[in-house]
Amino acid sequence: MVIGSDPLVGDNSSSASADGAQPRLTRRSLPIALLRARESVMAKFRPMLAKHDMNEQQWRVIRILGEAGELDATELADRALVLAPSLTRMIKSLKTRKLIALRKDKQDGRRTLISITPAARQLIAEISPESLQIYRDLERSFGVEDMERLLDLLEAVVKA
Amino acid sequence: MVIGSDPLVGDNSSSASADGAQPRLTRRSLPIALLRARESVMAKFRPMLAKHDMNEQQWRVIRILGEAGELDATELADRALVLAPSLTRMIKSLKTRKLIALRKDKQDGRRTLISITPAARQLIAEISPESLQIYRDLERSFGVEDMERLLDLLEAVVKA
DNA sequence: ACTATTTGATTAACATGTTAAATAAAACCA
DNA sequence: TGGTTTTATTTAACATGTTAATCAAATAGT
Repeated sequence: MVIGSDPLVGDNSSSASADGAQPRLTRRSLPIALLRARESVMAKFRPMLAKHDMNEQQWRVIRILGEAGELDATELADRALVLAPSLTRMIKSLKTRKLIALRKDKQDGRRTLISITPAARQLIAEISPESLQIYRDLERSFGVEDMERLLDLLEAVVKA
Repeated sequence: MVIGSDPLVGDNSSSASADGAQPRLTRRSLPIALLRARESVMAKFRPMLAKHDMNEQQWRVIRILGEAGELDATELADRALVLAPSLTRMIKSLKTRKLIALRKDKQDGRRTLISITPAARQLIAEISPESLQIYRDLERSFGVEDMERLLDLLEAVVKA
């Protein structure tokens, strides 16, 4: 009998079976559900960002700096949810595009302090209204209450 | 007056201000909240997967094949939430590791049909109980009801 | 049958993700 | 003070993400 190409399970019930030894079905897997939701949401924003020659990571970095002002690299990486090596590479390209400015921390020579330029503020001013519009469309079709509930649960799962 | 390094906003209220032209504060931004939640959850699984020389994408591909049986590349990429070019590269490495087998679709010469090997089933049998344990710990600390609510909302936002 | 179009998969090029190692400056401490 | 440890950042190496281009096979339309 050939088992090599048979599915592990035959149905799609939402919980693991009694023996507990098979993988959680992907339909109700939290990591996959989070990824799918993220992809679905970002798909609505990406084309708009692309128009402005921005990817999502760059947009996160720029807007975090816009909100917080000057930050050191570690703090920025933390808040923008990018890894330090990624940020190092992004800094080079954003500096070339004159969207950020760098300076050394005089109190702590290890730290690089990063801030955005007026050009980046201009970019934020252009992107923000479009972003907000997309967000509001999403809120309208998803529901404001569900959006709030979802954000609360997402915040809670981070703390769990 | 220096404005180049001043924050765009001084507070962290959860909604955009009346003029509506500034970026949604990252705290209550759905894309960022989804990313943060995903990072937080995956951080619990990654070390376990690393023990088995698996990254999350490979684990998604293997378990999808384990559940569904043989799939063509497009269907697999779709279900495992990886892009086609990524899957192409992953296939090479997974084939080298003898975790998957490939064959041409005889009805449609364009399609590559992919299935997992017994070795991959063995791997799934090793990883699944550990994965389930981590998942149950998360459920315990997050709450089963909230988990269900969150999964429902994530499913809903994909459809929105 | 023949061409044009569509589709499945791969390749290319560049960006970020991920882990480990290297580097330099700061903090610690005997 | 001098040596060790910690911390901030960068580099390296390899994997995946992303978009566009390419290629081959199937389909559609004439």
